[in-house]
Amino acid sequence: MSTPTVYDVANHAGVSIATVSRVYRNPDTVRAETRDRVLAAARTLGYVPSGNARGLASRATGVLGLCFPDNLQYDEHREETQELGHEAHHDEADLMIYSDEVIRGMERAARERGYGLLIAATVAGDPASTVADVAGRVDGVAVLAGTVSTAELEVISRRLPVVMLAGPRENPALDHLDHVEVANFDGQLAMTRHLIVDHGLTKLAFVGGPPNSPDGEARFRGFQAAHLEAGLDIPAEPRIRAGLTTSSGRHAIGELLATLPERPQAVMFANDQMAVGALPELEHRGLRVPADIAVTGFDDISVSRLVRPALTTVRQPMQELGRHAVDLLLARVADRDRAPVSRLLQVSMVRRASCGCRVSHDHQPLNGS
Amino acid sequence: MSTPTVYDVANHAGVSIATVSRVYRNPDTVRAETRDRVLAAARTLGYVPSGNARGLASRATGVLGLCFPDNLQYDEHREETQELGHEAHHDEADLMIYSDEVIRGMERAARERGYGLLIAATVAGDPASTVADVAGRVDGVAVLAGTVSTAELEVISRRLPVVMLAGPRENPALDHLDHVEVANFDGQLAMTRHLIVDHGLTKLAFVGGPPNSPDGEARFRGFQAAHLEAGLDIPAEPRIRAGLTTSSGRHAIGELLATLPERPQAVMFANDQMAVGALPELEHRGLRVPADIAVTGFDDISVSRLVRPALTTVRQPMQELGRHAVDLLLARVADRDRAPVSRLLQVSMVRRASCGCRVSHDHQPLNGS
DNA sequence: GTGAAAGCGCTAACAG
DNA sequence: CTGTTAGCGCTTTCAC
Repeated sequence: MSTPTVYDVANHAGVSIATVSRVYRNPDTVRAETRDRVLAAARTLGYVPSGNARGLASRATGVLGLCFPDNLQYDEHREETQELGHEAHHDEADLMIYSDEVIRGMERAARERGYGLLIAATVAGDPASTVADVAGRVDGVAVLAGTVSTAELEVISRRLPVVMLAGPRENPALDHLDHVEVANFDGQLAMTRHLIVDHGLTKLAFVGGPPNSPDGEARFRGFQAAHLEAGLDIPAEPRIRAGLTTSSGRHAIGELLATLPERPQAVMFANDQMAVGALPELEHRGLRVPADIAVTGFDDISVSRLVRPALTTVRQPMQELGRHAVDLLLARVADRDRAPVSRLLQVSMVRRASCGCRVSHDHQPLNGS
Repeated sequence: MSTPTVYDVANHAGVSIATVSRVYRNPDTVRAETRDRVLAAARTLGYVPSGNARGLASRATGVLGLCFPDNLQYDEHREETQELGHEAHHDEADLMIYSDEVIRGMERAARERGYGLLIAATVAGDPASTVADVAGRVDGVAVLAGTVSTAELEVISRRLPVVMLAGPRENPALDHLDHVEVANFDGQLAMTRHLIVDHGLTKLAFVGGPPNSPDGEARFRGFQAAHLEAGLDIPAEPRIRAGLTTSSGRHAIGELLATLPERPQAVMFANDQMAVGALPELEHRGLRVPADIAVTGFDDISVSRLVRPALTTVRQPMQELGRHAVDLLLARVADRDRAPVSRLLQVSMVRRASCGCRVSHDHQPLNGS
């Protein structure tokens, strides 16, 4: 027999399959001697319990799922980066830092609670089935905004706990879902205000993400609000939209400088990835940051404090997103009927060198609504 | 009924359960009209196939597993980093960049082949059960070196395909496993030779990882070999051993400068994380890199080209590790009896600024043995 | 403390 | 093209 089952172990140990099962599920209910006999048999036979059978019989898998969109599709500049030769490899690697953080946060939190993590990015094309596949084999699933259609989500959420990450909760069909989002608006507002008020800058350019990125749009609204507040002209659209990647950030600089009549005093990127990509490009073009032009990002990914100048940004607790997802998921596993919960995670401004602030470790929380 | 099954859908659609199953498994074998009826029923009922039942019945899950050690235990400096306030958060985040890359590589490769990825870090304490848990619900599992005992691995590998990542294959009990490793020795040898021959440096300090890190030890042997080759004294041990983390790299600098009679001309870190952590600390102490002291790393994680000075390092294809894992796993799923395969992935030297080279994009492959 | 038996939800021949 | 019939390997009452 290739893969031993409970039956094999039971035979070998001279007990019933129920006892074998008990040894693994609640060892205390089995006499020590019997238990040892079973364990020995299992070892010599090379028995590994089937998670599937276990899951089927007990209607619980001990695994949580995470689905996120295959962001590769966003990077419209991928071929062009060939010009850098080997270095281009990195762009692909950099690309998913955000979801990586969420993955990591979920993985850790899940582990602490004794759960595994099943991750799957939806492939552009048939996003639906991927999520359903995952949903079919976990106790609960977290879905990053933009991963799957509302309809699909609605169906899935009827079967198991679903938490929506970083997505707007405006859709009434998804009202019964738990949500976790981040104070994007507040963060960008505060950062923009910082540039305007503290640094006295008035000509700011915002480099946004794709229009279908809820986070990016919320950040832009924060940018607008700061202008409104300061009595400046309110830009109707981001000056440029780019792919949220390092390479698109680099390219945005060229576009920005070529397009605008006069150079902005600051460029605010919708995320750190782009800002980080822009920094060397500015340097390359002989523009000094922050002396000639200030730069800000959003997210506070780990590279941001390592680049030079260190990046001023808004820290969002990416790993916390994952942790909250686990938290909400397990709470709902325990009580399917609890009222839907929506958590808004706070962000904080991190002033480093790229905005013109000297201090590097300053870190002040905001009062996100 | 809370969670609809094939039976419910079959009833609702007026067909048999077999037909429902077919609609999902091979839709072409069902008449279009019937298929639509089933799909409609599924939608209104909120049907999501049970992955467990599916896996049980078909003895295949469509999921691959990845287990890795919970590296957090290695970072002996974690509390101390509090001194930096908020910035300390990052160390935890930085910590798993290596396994993150492997995860990402596996996830991508798995996705391309239509598989999901179940990840789980073993918790220090009961590493055994974690791997078994994963093993029980996947079609094949990749295990990062040091995750689990040989005995446990042996048992698991009797049940399903197992590939060992980054681990030495000296253990005869694991001879039947597929392996993927990286040319650590060759890489460190070449890099050390570069410092000695091209830069004329002779007083080099190696900052190693924990003794139980196979990668770190192999790199140190490469470091030794270069000394041998050049006729220099061969150090018996790394000058310092540290935790492979950013913070331990930072602390290593202090220890290094305090311990040694004279400052080394170069410090070679067993990985990039440590080197990246050391850079700001050197800057802080008024030492200029590379003018006063050269610095090298190993891995070429994405931050390495972004820090200033950009880090000279040995690029190892971390994502490729994951891709090869998927490749070998699926090959073995297809043919359980194929001969064990062992792949040695090549590394390449990336000369940037931190060693004293001007060029930033040079990238030359080595002839790893 | 342990065994017997009935599923969990689905797939996979095999008929028709 | 569709229905019938066995399980897949384990958990779980309910008896003993």
